[in-house]
Amino acid sequence: MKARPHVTLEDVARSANVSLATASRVLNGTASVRADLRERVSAAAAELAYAPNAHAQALAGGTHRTVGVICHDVSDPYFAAIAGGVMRVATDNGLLVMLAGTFRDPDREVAYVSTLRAQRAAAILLIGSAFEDRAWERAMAAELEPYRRGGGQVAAVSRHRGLKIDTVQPDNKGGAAELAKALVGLGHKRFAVLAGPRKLSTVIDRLAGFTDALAEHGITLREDDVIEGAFTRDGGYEATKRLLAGRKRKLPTCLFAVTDVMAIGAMTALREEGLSVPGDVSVAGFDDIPVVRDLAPALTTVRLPLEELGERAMDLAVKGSAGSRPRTVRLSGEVVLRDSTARPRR
Amino acid sequence: MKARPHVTLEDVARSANVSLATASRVLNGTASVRADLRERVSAAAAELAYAPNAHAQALAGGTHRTVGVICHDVSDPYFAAIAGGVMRVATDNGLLVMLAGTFRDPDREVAYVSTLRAQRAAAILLIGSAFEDRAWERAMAAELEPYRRGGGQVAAVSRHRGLKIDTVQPDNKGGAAELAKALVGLGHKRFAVLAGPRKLSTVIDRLAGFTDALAEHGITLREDDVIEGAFTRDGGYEATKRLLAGRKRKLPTCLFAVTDVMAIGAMTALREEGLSVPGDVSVAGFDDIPVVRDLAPALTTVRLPLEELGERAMDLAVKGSAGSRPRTVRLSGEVVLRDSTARPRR
DNA sequence: TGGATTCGAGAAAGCGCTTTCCGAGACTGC
DNA sequence: GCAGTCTCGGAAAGCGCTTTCTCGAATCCA
Repeated sequence: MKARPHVTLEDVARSANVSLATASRVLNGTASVRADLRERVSAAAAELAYAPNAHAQALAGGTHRTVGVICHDVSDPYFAAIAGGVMRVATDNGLLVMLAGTFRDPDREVAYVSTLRAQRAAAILLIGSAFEDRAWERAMAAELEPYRRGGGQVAAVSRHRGLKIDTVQPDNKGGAAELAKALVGLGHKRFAVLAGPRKLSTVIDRLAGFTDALAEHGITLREDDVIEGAFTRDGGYEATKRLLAGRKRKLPTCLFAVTDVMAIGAMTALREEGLSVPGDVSVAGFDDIPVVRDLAPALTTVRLPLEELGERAMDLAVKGSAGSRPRTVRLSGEVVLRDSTARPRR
Repeated sequence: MKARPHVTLEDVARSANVSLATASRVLNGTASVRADLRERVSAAAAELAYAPNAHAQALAGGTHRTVGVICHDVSDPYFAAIAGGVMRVATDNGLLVMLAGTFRDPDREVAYVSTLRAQRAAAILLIGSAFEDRAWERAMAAELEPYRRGGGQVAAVSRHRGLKIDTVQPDNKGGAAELAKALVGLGHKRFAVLAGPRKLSTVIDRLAGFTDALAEHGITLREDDVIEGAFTRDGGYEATKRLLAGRKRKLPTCLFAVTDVMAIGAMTALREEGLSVPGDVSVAGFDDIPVVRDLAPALTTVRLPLEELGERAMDLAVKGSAGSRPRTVRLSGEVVLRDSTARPRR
């Protein structure tokens, strides 16, 4: 059987012996139509397995029921959790979600926005850290601005204020500071930090919060106490190995990974090196992705309401922005002390 | 500034002082256009920040560069990993992915297919277990059949043969059998299985493979050795608690969870009950989702090439099916023995 | 230099749908 | 019984784009 043309509204109308207008009205419930005609149209549509052409509908001025979500990597639990929240709200609003993964390529991110703009998506959600990069920011703004002018909604999770868009902001700085305080409270004095790329605003904020809080307690983080790695499990793993290789002697008593995902890699690296957590080294992360409570030892971290982050962002987009001032929803984190941290033995 | 109409090709053409046709040709590189005109059009398009209306393009017979992917839950690491593979291939082919989460609601799944059909998606990918349900199957077929007749591609990961579509099949049965053999080889004789809902074909296959292999070694799995739970971490957790509550006395020496995700919940439950893994009970899972190697103890499981599963499925869809016979790609799993299993002490 | 070819730009016909705008019946009220 | 209302179905005008089709102009060869 050849790929034959789609069934169109016209086919339905003809089969039901009514005009296009009537068929359209019946199928959309737009206006009242005599019962028998309505019946005939419905029957014909079912009979032919008619599916309206969404493109034509959109073109004809109908609704755009799809939203675009852009994140770095779908398989990162952090994004996955947020995406879960986004999808719930989207589903509740009858919206279809287009999820794009940029694999951390700034250009690809811009390209996706462009495509979404072409799709006339009802909204675009940017999930995850922005790149602290002038050129990128300009390119992004160049896409976003016309999109919004055309009526598109934009919202972001965890972005810096460079582009002026509605944002749901987890309190990275505050959370990291609280965590630092708690760790100092346990008696730790020598820290190391596993940081992601310094281009990401999330990294910057968490690092700053942590460092500042430490400073308040008279603890200085030296430059080589901060190891930079990729924002992934492997990044955490390798960074930790590097840390360990660098200075077997004066190990820190506590290791803070700016991300749970990195912390997971770190813990495995430590274990492989025969170091026990929290016996030899305490480890703390950030985000509280679902799996970390199931680790042994369970990971101390800063709990972020991940799903809610996604839900609120989607809310912002759905509600639309009244004023021109970008709105910001702040969601605070909460330190969760689990078994991966303890009083230092040294 | 009011939400003013979008910039259209006509605006660009007018601004560049050429006809629509010419503008279209320049922007698509469809035909050769005199250099100066080409220049003018490009400039005008850039100036106006023109973004073609993808709906209009699609309507006018252009290409449909979006594919739909339907899975149960984005935040499940299993799906996330597969989705990662799907996205990679999609990106390589210049396709945009619409990822839908059904939250395990059969009706929602059918509804999504319907929507994707309306979008004239180039392909629809079904990821995850099918529901073993007559009515559902009919409804699904009623959507899929006209979709394919209209030229749509359909492919699935891990589905049963009910609907006749191209499929990438992990060898659930074989993998489970191999695992069973390996566990018996370690000396285990008393097993318990944490199964998901029996409606899912994946559960059925893995259970069958495991049970049969056990039987070959003269070990019978009694009905109450199989505990059913939700196909999630919590499902595994609760099922394990139930198992433990039921019979403190005669504990199995080995626990097989049909899914890594469930195994994770199980291990936490065991730990909470003061049981050590693998000291008191060995635990094995299935899938080898990325995180399980980072657990302590690292989880014994059957490794499935998750990303490849997604890639191959997308491949099938991209390549299109020549014959009418549904193709099946079989991918086998591989038992990975890690620290969560050991010789039984009892 | 003239006629045959190319080449490239513009006009116009859809793609499948929604939505005014109209007009034809079916009513109402006096 | 007839003007005045009210319903409701149909014709037709787009929505923004791609793609023939057409035709004028530029190029070529003899």
